[in-house]
Amino acid sequence: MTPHPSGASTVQVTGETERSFPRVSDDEVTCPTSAPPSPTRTRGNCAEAEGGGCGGAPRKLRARRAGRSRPKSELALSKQRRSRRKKANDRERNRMHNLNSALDALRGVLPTFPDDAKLTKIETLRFAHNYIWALTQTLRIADHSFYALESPAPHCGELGSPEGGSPGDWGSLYSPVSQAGSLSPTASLEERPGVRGATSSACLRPSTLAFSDFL
DNA sequence: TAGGCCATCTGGTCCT
DNA sequence: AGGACCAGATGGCCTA
Repeated sequence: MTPHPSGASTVQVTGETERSFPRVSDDEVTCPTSAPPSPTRTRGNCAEAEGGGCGGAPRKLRARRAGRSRPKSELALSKQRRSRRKKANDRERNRMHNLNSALDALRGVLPTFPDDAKLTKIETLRFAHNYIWALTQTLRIADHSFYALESPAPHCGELGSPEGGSPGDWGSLYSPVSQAGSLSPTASLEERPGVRGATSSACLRPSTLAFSDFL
């Protein structure tokens, strides 16, 4: 809609409820042409005519309605619907902006090179997932070496084992989602070889784990 | 030009 | 009734 000069890169991260985003024609929001009465809605026709009472609505029904609230003209109801839709659109827009703000905040916390292209939404989520996963690994390994100095360092192969260590940890880290392909801790890192990808087969040991591993 | 990403609109559903 | 959340549709921008 709004011809954004630079698209996503200009997403404004402003206050929670701030509403100074590029205007998108509140007037055309309700444009009747873009929102034809859905033919699939079973009650669509009636709903559309709800204000007017479905053409020849029974008198009883009309009377009941009239008794419940002041009867409104079709025009008034139409106006009300538009107003409600417009408000709902505003809320939805705000909601999405908040979501994007949160996503931007997340981007800000993730390690990236300054000249990196902005991570897309899906990339941000995947990268965050991997990042958390790797940090958790690091903590766990640190714990191991701290509390069990006498025992040899954990073998690499064990690191990813869901049954190892603290209960539940691995199960959650290896969530079904993460196992389902590109969300796997290493897989998605490899998706952007130029940006971050080095980890892949890296064996995460305290001595070797570095930021560069996931960058 | 096709495909990816994104913002927005919209109607449905659930909850308060 | 109204708000939050969600998913589908649509159209614009950008890049390979």
